[in-house]
Amino acid sequence: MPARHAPTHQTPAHQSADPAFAAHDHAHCASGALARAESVATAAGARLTPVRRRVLEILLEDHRALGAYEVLRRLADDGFGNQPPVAYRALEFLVEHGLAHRIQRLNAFTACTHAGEPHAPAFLICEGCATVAEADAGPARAALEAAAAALGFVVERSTIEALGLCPACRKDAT
Amino acid sequence: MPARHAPTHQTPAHQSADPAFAAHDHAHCASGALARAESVATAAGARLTPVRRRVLEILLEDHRALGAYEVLRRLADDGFGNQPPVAYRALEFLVEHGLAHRIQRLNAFTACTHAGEPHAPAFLICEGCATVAEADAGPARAALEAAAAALGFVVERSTIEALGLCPACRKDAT
DNA sequence: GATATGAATGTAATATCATAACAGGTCAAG
DNA sequence: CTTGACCTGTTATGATATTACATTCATATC
Repeated sequence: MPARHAPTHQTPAHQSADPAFAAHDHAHCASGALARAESVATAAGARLTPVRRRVLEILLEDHRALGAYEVLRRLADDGFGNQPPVAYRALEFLVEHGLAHRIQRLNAFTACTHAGEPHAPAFLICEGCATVAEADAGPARAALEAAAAALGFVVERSTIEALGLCPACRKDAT
Repeated sequence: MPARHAPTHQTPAHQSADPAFAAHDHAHCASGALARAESVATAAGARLTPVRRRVLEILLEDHRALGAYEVLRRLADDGFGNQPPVAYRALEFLVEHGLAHRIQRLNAFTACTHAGEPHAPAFLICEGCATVAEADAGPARAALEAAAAALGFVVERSTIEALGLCPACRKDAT
């Protein structure tokens, strides 16, 4: 593929670029997300309880997706209950409030990198390093809705995920 | 959205419209798919053995997605082995050869309605009747690739699925 | 035809993902 | 200080998926 020369619009007004594939101050990225989570929860009249907060912290440790049982193991280490519902309930809460996403392809969960912003996420899953990034699924979703409409189908929720290689792993693979 | 008046191109040259949501001669639809499966397998130098053929027949009974264990139950009834790998292996074979698809959202499998044709399928899953249809994911996939490229990510495989209502269930829901 | 070979199938055991149902605890509103 | 809603803990079970190994089958070759 030739180098892109025209500036592609990486940052539409309504959605900031995903930091997952770029070098970034991750501590800041995570603490910011946590702070935004507090306000999202408060705004929704919901409580970011210790388990929920801890689960979000765990997911925020890096830009990968964790299975519910891995989250559970971590919770148990921290003294929380170690039965599956403990993890599933916290994850469900986070997903419902847009603070985390479920990656269907992996049966796993990842922290949302755009909590609070309205966004239609597509997930980019790197096969090299397992990093998961969010891309703007707006145009893809519109195309999907159009294809569906041609068959008389009305889309309510969509799952748009891609497996492939992130910039770093693509370079490594040479 | 206003009514569409320009004819939308429902049947691009390379892909016939999916019959799942339309009234159609299903026996013919299924037997045709089975016949095409034979030639696809032969062309690939693979064998559509009795288990594999039977699994495809089971999937072809209607336009829904079946879990591996439901397929397995049906196989056992027919005298085939009743351990999970029997079903999973046959399903894997069918998926590899493009004769069936895995629906991530459902952890289930559906017969391909376009076997042999080159196609990029998006799956439309009706929440009313559980029917699964394939739509052309070409444009959606292109949009996804563009969004990914903006982050330097190269897509290898994509999952594009929608939950919603099919024409019939939409009418029923009033 | 006998037989070596690789592919396909059968089976046991186990890993992984997910939910139902209920008991007990926490906390704010009345 | 009690009620009621919500949250957490726990038991039990269900659903999905894979590993490893034994056996059988198809077929190409001698």
